[in-house]
Amino acid sequence: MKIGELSHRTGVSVRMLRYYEAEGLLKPARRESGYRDYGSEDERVVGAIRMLNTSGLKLDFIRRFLSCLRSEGPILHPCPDLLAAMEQEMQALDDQIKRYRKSRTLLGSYYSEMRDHS
Amino acid sequence: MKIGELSHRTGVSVRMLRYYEAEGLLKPARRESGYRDYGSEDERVVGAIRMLNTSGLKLDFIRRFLSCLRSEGPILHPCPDLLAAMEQEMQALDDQIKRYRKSRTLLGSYYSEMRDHS
DNA sequence: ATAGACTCTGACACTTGTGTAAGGGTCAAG
DNA sequence: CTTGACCCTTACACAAGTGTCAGAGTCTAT
Repeated sequence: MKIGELSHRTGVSVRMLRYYEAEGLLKPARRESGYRDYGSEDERVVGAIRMLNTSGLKLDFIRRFLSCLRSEGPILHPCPDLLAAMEQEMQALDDQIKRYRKSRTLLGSYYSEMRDHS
Repeated sequence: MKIGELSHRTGVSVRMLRYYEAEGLLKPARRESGYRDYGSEDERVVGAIRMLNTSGLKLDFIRRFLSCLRSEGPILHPCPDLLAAMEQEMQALDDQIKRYRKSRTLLGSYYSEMRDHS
């Protein structure tokens, strides 16, 4: 499928789909014309990229286990470096979630306080 | 207290403390010499700012209810605009937390999968 | 009073996504 | 074959935080 369709399906802008390619996250085939030609599995991949990225993971990091995103079966080089990086990233996510929760609580209390004084 | 001490106590760089002031989040007194002179309550305020900011709230937004951060008692202009903005922000936080959780789960599953194939 | 640590302002740079515009091909339907 | 929608690349710009450097003043302990 062409880039416009993928963009439409995923809700990710054409700009960003090209950017993902530039960052090495997507490698669409090219037609004679130079048009990008995406496979249907790219839709799922883009979704996963979005989720991870909007959760604070850098594209640089996500790129490191792309094959995980892409395939159900075969696993890639499970090098210790990557495992360690992932542990660190998971810890960071846990911390971040804690922070978010605290902020949510704090904001909620401000909100109630304000509202009750209106 | 001087900026260095506040920085040391809060773990926030001197650079950022000055930045917070430029953004209207802190208003330290000044000595004759021009040195900033922070009150002890600023330590708590900076902590709250950090928490909210690292949770995705923009400084611009945080500024809007600074008096909440600062005082225990008196509430300020609870204008409807602000309440609405806060509702929206809380919703955004809830969404973000959901995303983070999903990413955490996903990352965890990649991790296990990789580790088990090592 | 002198040294070393601290502070001041201002400015420049970098990051990571993201939008947008320019100038120019491609494609499909009428 | 023409037109309108779509695609290509390149490039400029911006946001929000954050680091760092320069040049200059201040503070404190010896």
